[in-house]
Amino acid sequence: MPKGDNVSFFDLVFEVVRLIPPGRVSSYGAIASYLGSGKSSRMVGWAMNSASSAILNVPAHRVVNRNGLLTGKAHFNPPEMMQKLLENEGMTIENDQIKNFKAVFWDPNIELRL
DNA sequence: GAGGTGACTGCGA
DNA sequence: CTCGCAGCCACCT
Repeated sequence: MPKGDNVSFFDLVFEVVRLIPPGRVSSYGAIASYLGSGKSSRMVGWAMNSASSAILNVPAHRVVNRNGLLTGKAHFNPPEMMQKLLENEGMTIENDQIKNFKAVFWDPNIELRL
């Protein structure tokens, strides 16, 4: 039971991930950086792991590593679902890597910059 | 309470 | 170009 923490680091991650528009993807580092911890990219990964238990729907398949590689696909059920969802949004995946990744990359630091 | 792990990233050799 | 190491923080045993 958290003490006074209504929202956790995870909740912030979920919110950012939910803001990712269809046909776009983001990276762990970008989200971590947006939250103020560029080195805490691992926590974003853990947040995604917790996303499976999240009440709200979290499009974790839109979150990939810096290289556009589907590093977390193995954590999906089934794993191939991640690639399928991305392809369903009009993206091309080859060898677990997003083609033209730079074009579909969605950076919260840029899109959500105030 | 302490140690190990992990859906990552950046820099150095 | 590829390979290896260190930093980061929360969760699990």
